[in-house]
Amino acid sequence: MGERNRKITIKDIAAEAGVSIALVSFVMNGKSEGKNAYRVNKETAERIRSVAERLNYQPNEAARVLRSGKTNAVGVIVSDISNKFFADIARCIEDRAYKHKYTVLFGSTDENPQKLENLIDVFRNKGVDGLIVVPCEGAEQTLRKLANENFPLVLLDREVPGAELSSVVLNNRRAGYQVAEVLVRQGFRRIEMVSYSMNLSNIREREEGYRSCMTENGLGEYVRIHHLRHERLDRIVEVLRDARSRQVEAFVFATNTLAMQGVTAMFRMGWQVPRDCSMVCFDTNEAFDLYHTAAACVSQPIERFGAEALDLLLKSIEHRDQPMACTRVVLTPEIVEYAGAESLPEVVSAEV
Amino acid sequence: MGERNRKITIKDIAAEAGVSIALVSFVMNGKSEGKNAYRVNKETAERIRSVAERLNYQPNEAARVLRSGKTNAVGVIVSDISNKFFADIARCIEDRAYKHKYTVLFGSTDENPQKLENLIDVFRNKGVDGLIVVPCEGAEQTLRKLANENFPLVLLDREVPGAELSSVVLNNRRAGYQVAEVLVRQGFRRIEMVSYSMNLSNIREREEGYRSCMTENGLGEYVRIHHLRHERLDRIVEVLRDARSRQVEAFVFATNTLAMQGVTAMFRMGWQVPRDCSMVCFDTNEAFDLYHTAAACVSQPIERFGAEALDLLLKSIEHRDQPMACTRVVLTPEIVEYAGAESLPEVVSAEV
DNA sequence: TTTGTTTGTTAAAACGTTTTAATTACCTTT
DNA sequence: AAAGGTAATTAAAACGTTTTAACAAACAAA
Repeated sequence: MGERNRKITIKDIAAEAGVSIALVSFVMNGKSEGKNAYRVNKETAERIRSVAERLNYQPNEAARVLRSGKTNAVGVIVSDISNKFFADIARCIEDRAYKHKYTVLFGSTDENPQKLENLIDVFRNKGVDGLIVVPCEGAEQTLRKLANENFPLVLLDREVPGAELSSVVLNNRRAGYQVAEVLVRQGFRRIEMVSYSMNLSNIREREEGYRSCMTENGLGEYVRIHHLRHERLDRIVEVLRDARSRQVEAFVFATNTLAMQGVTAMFRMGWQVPRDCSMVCFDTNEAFDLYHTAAACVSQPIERFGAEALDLLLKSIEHRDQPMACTRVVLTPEIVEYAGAESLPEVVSAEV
Repeated sequence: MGERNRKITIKDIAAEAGVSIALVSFVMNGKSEGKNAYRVNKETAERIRSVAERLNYQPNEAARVLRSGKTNAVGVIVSDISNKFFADIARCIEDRAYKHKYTVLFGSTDENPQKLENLIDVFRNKGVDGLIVVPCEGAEQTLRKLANENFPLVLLDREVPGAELSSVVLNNRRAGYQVAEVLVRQGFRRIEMVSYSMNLSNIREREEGYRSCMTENGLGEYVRIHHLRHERLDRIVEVLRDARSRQVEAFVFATNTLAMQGVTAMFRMGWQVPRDCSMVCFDTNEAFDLYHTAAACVSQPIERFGAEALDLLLKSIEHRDQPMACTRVVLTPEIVEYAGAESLPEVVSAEV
């Protein structure tokens, strides 16, 4: 009572148990058991443990980090943590990290390479043991440098071409192909794609997928990809208007944001989807799902994104000394196909 | 080159600049200027600064924390970080914290008080300077204890009744009243509410709002609140069926999750919203917005939630010594009213 | 000259761990 | 009884800061 409620340290425990602080440390870290152990008397160990328990000892992280150089924290840097796709992944990473006694720091770049660099600096100062990063355009240099320093790093969602970096990505080519194929199978021919002008690996591959689906189905002449700058999404209205003037029948949207913007624009202009114009998109979405707005969408295996990325990172942290192996994990997309809006299930409630 | 790329410390700078480490510390912390300064020679200070710059000195956080006891990190614990409402708030907090040179740790409780307690322990061990918490049912004890220790704490979204804790919440009563009022004004009479059985302040107040709106409009006889357990949301189907059998015309959903589940269920049963049944809900939502599913919704001032909570917390951290003032910030909801679905703007694209 | 004041600088302690190397105590062997 | 081995324990250094108290030098006032 008199002492103010000062934090309990290893020293207090040592005093209370009548041993040295070294012994306490050994016991608390389980160094008293196992292969290359420190030989601590069974009873002493038990005594120490019980004192620690009784005083509710909580080791001081800062001291531990200072001494050992390990923080048991990792950083996760995405484009925008409030974007559902990334928020979901973040949640998975958080849960999984927690099980491994790791904590996670989150940051958003807004696709700005300068912000990315800042965040990396801040996180490294905080001493994170490793980073999971969604690279943005213009960040290649920064990331390569990081990897050269042998700093544990895993890329997520997108890759950096020409760099030997570990990554977890979707098979975007295949996803693009298959989702476009749904439209083709439904008989559409004039199918165009709405995409970003940013040079990101995932986007580019989605475009490739669409393109090869079209050519392989003899629709090469209709291939057309519209590139929007992400800070000028309002331009989408012009793109759509122009497309309609060319009797375009369906669109492939390269991301969920683009799809939502696109459909919103169409509604504003009075088009109904899919009545007037069909579409497919990447990522699922309550709105499109509920109202069968999309003919199909690419469902990404969120949990696996998180799990694989974290596992890869932890492995990479564990082997920091080794010359850094580079692993690529490519996940398989699932295509969710919706029945047309006209065939919405009309299951009227049975009884009453 | 020979030295391996060891991290630059304050010692290296001192050596390089030919001064003591104390002086370097003074300069790096700006203690050389201002009111109660440490009087460092202008030129010396400049020299130190330039050396630090040249060697790209990055202070070691762990050491700083160990010595000063301040981490410049705060924890944010919500129900589910992948929920759009919380993800948006998290993003605001993150941005704002960053400007104040703070980093943020996130955690999700899944409405489980045990998880909350664990997270609090973990975050405190990590040494966070303070916490922003969305309290869940059953966490009252834990939170009160925390506050008793004079630990900086701000509640978000919900309050803990009977405890003197700082908080940032919506005027949920008013929101409930006003959003229900929209339905009343549209001529509906049999209006029921779908809510959670959890005992949370925000939920209870929303119910109060609905209730008083109804009674004040002479509809007291129709008041009916359905309480669902959040792990048994599938029960919503029965609730809706039952309601339909009583000719209920419209629903007030207490949260976005409930609304989404509810509408999905209605669609499954073949009802169209709002053709067969009208509804209002809390929080905006792309789906309901796009298709005018909701007659109205409560729009919460996300950015203010984040900003007020963080500001309050930082203030509380700054004055840790004082006996802890308790501030309540009550934010005003905005009601967004949609025109009926039948009057969707049919502005066909002008030219072409 | 002495005394006091201001300015600039530094030595050293402290924060709470982890880990190495040394030490003690107690058995076995000879 | 001496030597060697093993089991258990500990003293002390190190990690990189911040901050206090002391010190030296220069100058001003007596």
